[in-house]
Amino acid sequence: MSQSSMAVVRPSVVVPLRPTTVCAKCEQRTISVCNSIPDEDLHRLAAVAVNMAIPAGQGFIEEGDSAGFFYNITGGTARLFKSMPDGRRQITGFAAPGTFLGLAAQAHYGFAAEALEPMRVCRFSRAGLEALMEDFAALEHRLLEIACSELVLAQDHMLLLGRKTARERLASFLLARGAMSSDCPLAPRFNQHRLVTLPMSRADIADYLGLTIETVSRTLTKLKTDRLIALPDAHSIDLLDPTRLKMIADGEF
Amino acid sequence: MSQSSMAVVRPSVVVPLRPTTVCAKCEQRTISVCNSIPDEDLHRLAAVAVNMAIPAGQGFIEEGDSAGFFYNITGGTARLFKSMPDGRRQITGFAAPGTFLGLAAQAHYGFAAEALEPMRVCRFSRAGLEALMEDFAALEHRLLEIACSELVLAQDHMLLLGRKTARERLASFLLARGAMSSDCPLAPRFNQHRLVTLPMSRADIADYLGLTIETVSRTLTKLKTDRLIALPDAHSIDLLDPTRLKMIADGEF
DNA sequence: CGTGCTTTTGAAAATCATCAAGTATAGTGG
DNA sequence: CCACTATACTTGATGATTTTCAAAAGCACG
Repeated sequence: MSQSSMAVVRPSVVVPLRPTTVCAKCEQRTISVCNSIPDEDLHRLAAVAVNMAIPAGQGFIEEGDSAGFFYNITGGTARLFKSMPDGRRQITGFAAPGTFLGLAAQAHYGFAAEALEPMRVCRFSRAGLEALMEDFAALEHRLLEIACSELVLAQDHMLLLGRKTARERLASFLLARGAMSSDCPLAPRFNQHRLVTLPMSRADIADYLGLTIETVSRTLTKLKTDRLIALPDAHSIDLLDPTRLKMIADGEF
Repeated sequence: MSQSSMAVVRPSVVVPLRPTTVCAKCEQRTISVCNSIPDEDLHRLAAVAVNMAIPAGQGFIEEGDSAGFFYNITGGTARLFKSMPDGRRQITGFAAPGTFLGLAAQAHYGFAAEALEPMRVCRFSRAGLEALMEDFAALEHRLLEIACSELVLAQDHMLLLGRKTARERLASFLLARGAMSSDCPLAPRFNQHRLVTLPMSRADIADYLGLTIETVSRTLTKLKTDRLIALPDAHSIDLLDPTRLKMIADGEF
């Protein structure tokens, strides 16, 4: 797709990782792939890794580019998407800290990734990590687990895109966001897990749910007038009735 | 979802595989997971496998059931799908001979599988195959490859479901079917790879493409009047202009 | 405190779904 | 082998959800 991936990745900070110091302390280690490598071998992981800062809005994986790297997100959120020549876009997921990126690729990436907010990522050379898999079966095992759980999410999303109404899509999305913030040990726990913050724009939500911005906005205001959610501001949503939202999301009502 | 998976699986023939004889001769071996196990160890694979015949229309994986097995298709085609309580259905894929099934599951299957035609499958106990992965890294490696390529397909399908028009969906579907029959070394090669046979009904196509039966039918007749395809009969489609179909599928024209 | 972008809201248009027949096709039994 | 029935597919008319086009309101940033 793009002639040069260098045009896309212009990290403001690139830090080659030094053995055992950085990785062992990484706060993402407990939840990421890296925990499949024992402490004493972390230097081998660090040897194929580079920690990078990515400014908000910047792309760091371009659809169609040669898939030379894997990424592990250590800070910030990314949108992952596929595009059509005329600009239509389908966001296939949002990637939070701890997410491993790059499995959905053959020789070339099948998707693009852009920073929603300022990000930090660990970038692994593909060849390097694949070599590591030969010595650490646990690493490959973990990647298979990750791929399988992404497959489950992908199928859920296909059901949403192919068969759910706009209202059901929004309900599903908000609940998934709510579950996400309550699950993540690092995220702040809000009152009753009900306040959801959305780091992405309405355009991103629309492209994720297969709708238009206007339909997303209209559907949210409808959910508000139905007293199912409250909208303190455009990027905060209070799930007033998670039970009924769940029923809507599942198409039962 | 279902109380008992036994109610679903009523194979007419169950053949416990005997060491080295069956697997080594299996015509699917060259293209399936099984080729990651060396010939001399095939008895260990056979020890956790059962070959089963499944009559047309019968389900053999039920969404929500405990994920006790993996499957490898050796004959016939299956539809894989997710359902909503009110009966809405999203087919996530069609599985041809050589396909490995069961990765998109955690403790429970996230999808269901039914035979489109009379099928033969090799059923592996999950625990058994997972134990084998510990001894044969190549097996786990192959499964990761499979999971990754399914992830790519899943993302392609999300773009289709979220952003493509009915016409674009049908064009994409027909071309994918065409590519499939020309790729598979076992499938008969038709003139110029242009004649596609569809083992599934219009309802299945509709549920795969996120449309209704009527829209599928109407869109196909429109493609026919546009001289892009011919319809010798309802389940055979001749791709008269693959180039233009490709452009339509990609949204360029 | 503008200026520009995002979000919301409104009106009109379109694609696709639903409802409803009608026509093939396939499988069954006489 | 042929009628008969059931199912699958096609076609038509209508309708609804969602999109498109358009503009106002709200926020954020300089």
